[in-house]
Amino acid sequence: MEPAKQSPGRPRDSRVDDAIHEAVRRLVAEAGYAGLTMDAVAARARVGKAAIYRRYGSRGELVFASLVHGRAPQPLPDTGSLRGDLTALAEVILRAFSDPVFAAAGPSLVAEIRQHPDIAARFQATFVAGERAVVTALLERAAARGELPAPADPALLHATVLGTVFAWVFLLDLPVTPGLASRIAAMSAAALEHAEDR
Amino acid sequence: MEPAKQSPGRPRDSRVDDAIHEAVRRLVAEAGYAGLTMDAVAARARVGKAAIYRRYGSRGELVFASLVHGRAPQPLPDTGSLRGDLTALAEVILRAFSDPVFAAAGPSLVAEIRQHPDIAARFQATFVAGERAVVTALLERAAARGELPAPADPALLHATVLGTVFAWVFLLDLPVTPGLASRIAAMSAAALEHAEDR
Amino acid sequence: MEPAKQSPGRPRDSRVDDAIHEAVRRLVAEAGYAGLTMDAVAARARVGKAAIYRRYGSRGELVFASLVHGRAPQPLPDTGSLRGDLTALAEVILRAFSDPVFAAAGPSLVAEIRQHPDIAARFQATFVAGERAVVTALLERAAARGELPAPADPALLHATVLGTVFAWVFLLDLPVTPGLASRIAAMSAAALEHAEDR
Amino acid sequence: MEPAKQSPGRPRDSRVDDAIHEAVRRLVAEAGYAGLTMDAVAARARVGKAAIYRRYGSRGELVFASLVHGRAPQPLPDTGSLRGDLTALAEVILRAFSDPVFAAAGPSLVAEIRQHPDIAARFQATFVAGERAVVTALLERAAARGELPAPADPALLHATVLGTVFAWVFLLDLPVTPGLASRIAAMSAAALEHAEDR
DNA sequence: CGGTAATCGAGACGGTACGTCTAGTCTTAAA
DNA sequence: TTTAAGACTAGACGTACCGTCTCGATTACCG
Repeated sequence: MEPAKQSPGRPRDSRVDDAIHEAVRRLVAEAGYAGLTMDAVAARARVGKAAIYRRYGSRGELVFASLVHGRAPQPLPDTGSLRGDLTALAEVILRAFSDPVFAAAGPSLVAEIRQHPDIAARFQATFVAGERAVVTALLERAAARGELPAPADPALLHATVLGTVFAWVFLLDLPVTPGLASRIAAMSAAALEHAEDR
Repeated sequence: MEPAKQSPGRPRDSRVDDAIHEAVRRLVAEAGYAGLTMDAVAARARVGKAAIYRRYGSRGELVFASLVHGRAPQPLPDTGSLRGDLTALAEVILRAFSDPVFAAAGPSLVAEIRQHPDIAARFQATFVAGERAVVTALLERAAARGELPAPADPALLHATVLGTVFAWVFLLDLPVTPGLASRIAAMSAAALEHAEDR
Repeated sequence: MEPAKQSPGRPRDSRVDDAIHEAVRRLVAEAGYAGLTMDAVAARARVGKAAIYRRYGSRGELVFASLVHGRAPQPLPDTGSLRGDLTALAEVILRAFSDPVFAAAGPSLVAEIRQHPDIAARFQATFVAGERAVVTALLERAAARGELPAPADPALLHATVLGTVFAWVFLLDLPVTPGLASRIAAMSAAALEHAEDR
Repeated sequence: MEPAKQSPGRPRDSRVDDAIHEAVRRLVAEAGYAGLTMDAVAARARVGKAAIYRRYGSRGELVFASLVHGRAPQPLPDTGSLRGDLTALAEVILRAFSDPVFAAAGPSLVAEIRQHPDIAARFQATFVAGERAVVTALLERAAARGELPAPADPALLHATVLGTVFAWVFLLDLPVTPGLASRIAAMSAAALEHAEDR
């Protein structure tokens, strides 16, 4: 069994990757998404533009890789109750949206992803699928606890929690208060716990 | 007291306004938001670029005016029940997001609005405020009917319905089925109807 | 009979043409042909690159237009003798090659012209044809004076005078002395005056 | 005294040299001087770029070495007459300029040489000096034969023959006919044979 | 025979110019 | 003052090239 065979030629320099990602984050923070030009990234990272395009085929891929990738959602801890689990979920999403870099780039990032089908596919395959798995696990734990009177659709719950936070922050531009996550969680929990009445 | 004094010189041609809006919609439908360049709009509308900039100060204003403005949400009919009113609300939002033009431009439009504070302010003042008034009226009717065990936050309900639809369509890229609006409404209704348990 | 009908839209700004030509000449003088980048021309002329490309399809066309065009050779004065006319011709060519700007760009300009067939055609049609006409007129005057024992090929004479100067300056890199033109003229004159011996 | 001491390490592979020169010639013939990029040469020669830069410090040096070097002009045979010797000289130059590779690269090569003073110096020291020696020898034979009524300047003769051919081929773009060399030679010979009249 | 040192192909690196495209402004003649 | 047309500046885009550097692998000589 051979070790991962190295392709010939000079290998990619990982310091370049780091410099690029760092430059993207700094530029978004300083100048917003509009200031995130490829030239600016190259200049800030002290890197040739070719080094960027060798890695990412477009600005969208670069931003996606720098701001989304690697953020694969990790499994949430079992807090012992549906409501607790939902609060934890809402808090994770809220915290991600509150990252100043992501807050500045968020909607533009979504727009960029939507424009490029291949990036959209990767977004679905990594981030969305990962988060859906978290939601599914959360619902399974609740079912095991007997908290669910009826089976619930993980997709709808996912859309509810993620979308409510997105709308609150990016569409309605409302202030993020400490109790917000638990209020959103309470809403979802109540709906799930009384899903039998139609 | 005189009637609205007519300014000197040639008056604006209202057919130009229509041609511009029509061109914007057609271009978004055909070429996506990326194809919506000012030159393309001018060429398609057979209008000079100056005629566009005389009306809208920037691309953002044009897009906002063409795709959002005039869509001031009209009051929902009283269906007689909270659940019915919520379904109607979800359906209105869902229908707006299903307009092919808006579906193609949606996230880019949100991004564009977010980049320009003055447009964002107008967006809040017209569209968001109007929709919030609709949600508030809906909740007041429900309270009058005695369907609400506790006072509800219109902002949170607004974020829930609007955000869930947004996430379903634009973030999770899930298919829009006929029963979707009522499922979302059921979720919200259950939460509102059992808001007393915490 | 109508006056030259003006095309619609804003007309080209002749100050832009001047600024571009001036920038080309200054840049060649300061930084040589290698420093003559399109960006540098645009920056120096305080002109957008589009304004340059609107006028000239390539760097070659720009340089050709700035350094060659308009230099259509004017008819030489009749000095009264073949040898005098040839000296005047050689002096004109020598003076053109001694222009510091042209001296710096000369061979590169020839190379550029040769790479683009359409520019080469224009070069032939304007500059070469004009100079050939001058040579032909010179020979006709000499024939009328009875200085030519046999008809001479204007093309060969043209190649001899032009080529000798070119080689002296650009290939052999020899110093340009005051008597050079008359030495070259004497060479050509002797050949023409004794063309009968084969 | 030892034979050329071999430096330590792996010796240069002479097949690499050949492959590089061959690639240069083929590329110029196929794609013109513009297609002669270092990457293309390396790819065509199936050689690393470092192998090229180890031998030649720049593109200019490579081109100079591939297209000019080694063409050191060899002494012309004594044809027995000034006119014959001049015809032979013109024919050699004409043949060199008719080599398809050189014909495609000629003016660009001259331009490249002119841009780099060190290469220009080598060009003067090898090619120009060699050819001037040939011209000088030619004139000395003519003087010994008594064909020259007055001493002639080798530089001027050199410029005349070389320049006339250059202008004919590269500036005036005239067709190369079989009799061209002898016509150019006749012109120079007549001038030299009647140099006494001023 | 094992070590040293320069070579080899391959290809990533920083930097820079290219020619195109876009946003937003300005300038013309005509209405 | 409006209109259509289109030129204007400024600057980002993605590609291509140059000359350098960095890999692992190879190939000679030297000890």
